[in-house]
Amino acid sequence: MTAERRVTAQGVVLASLRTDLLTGVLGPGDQIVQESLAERYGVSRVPLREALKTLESEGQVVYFPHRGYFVAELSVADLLEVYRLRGLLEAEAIRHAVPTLSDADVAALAELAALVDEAAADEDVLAMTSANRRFHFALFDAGGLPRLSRLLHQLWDATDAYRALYFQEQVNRDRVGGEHADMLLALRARDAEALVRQHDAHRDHSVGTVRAILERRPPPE
Amino acid sequence: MTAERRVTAQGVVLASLRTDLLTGVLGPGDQIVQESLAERYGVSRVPLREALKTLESEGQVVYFPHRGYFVAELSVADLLEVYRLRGLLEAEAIRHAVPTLSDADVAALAELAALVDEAAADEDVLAMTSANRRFHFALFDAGGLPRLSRLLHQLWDATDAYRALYFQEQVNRDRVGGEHADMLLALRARDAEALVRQHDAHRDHSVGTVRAILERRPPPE
DNA sequence: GCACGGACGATTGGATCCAATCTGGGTGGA
DNA sequence: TCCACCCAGATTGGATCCAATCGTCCGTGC
Repeated sequence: MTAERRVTAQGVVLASLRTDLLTGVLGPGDQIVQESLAERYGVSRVPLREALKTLESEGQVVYFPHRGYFVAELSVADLLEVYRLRGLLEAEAIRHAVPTLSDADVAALAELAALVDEAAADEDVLAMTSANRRFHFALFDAGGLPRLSRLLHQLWDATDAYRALYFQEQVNRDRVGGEHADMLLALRARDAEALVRQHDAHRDHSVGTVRAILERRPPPE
Repeated sequence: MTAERRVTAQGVVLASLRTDLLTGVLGPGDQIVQESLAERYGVSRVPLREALKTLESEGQVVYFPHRGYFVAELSVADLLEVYRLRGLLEAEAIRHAVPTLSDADVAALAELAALVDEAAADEDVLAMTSANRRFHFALFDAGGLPRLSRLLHQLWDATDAYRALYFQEQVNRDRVGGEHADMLLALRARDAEALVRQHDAHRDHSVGTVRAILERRPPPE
């Protein structure tokens, strides 16, 4: 997105916040106490607050004036809405991407899928989450629709905290590899519609599991 | 979205920035000098920067570390992408909304459409932009899909600066009233598909004009 | 005449400090 | 016992100050 090579504290803090959200160090519903977090990251509250503003407009945290920031909690309705919107937008991205893919692009995608499998074999949930995301977005980005990619990033971010839980179960990790292999077959055949269907199925499995996780853990208070 | 009744400087500044972007006080490509803007709004740079962060993640301004914020410029490709995404998402919103509309809801929508006509008669471009937005979002919000509404807000925001130009032409102001009337007919008949078609046509007129405006004014440098 | 380099002013990034507000607990009264 | 109120600690919101970086302009050397 904003291609930045220079590092700033807010950028570093934003990255730290994202991994903390992803790994559950900051769990849904938690209040974010600026003072202690800033100290943890070794910066003052100013860059932290700017990073939080970014996360707020992505819906990752919610903000109440004079009360502070809290890690967003997803309701089941939210979850279903996010996945429905992803269905719409990802189909669009795929239909744009497939006709443009060179053989080299497909090979690169296969490579990324292999990285997901590796991480799965190592049972490294964090690496798997990251590799999985790179695989899918390599496909989405290929369509050359940057706004669409941006919206998809937001939607993926919104469920990151829960996706990590999803990959913690062996059965889910195993299934993903096979589904990615199917998608690669459709990719090599340049069959966009088949790919959309497989992608839908892939996503449906995911939403089902995440929903179960969500319903198993009712709101903390 | 974030329902806040308490006022904070950042909130006020954010609203001011939005109207300045809408009215062209801040035009596409302009650098945003924090010191002078903060002085204009009567606050320090801190709340201004937080407001800018919000606008950045909405794509209204772009940020380069150590260089600052600039008002985003829309390329024609951007514009077409935004409108294509709007097409997808607004159709979804309408299909969700129509079955839920009570007669009172439809009456309220008619009332909002009348406000647009009033503003058009007064040739008050700002009021018309605002009323037009309220009319459309009353419809989108009725579907009860808050994430979807949120995404649509972002997409509308992205072209706000140009929409103001659109309403400055008499012929466009005149056409909008008739199109809204058509939409109300479809609404009263609870015909979602007809409404989607009319909405598409409505949007296509808009994109055509805005595109012409955009191509008439090439990038400033 | 032109390319390169350094220094200065302008601007942003971040830290610290103080004011405003919220939350929770305690106290007094009905 | 319960409720209303108030106070104190904790936390956020914002202003000011200083450091880091960028862009420009001028001078120097080739």
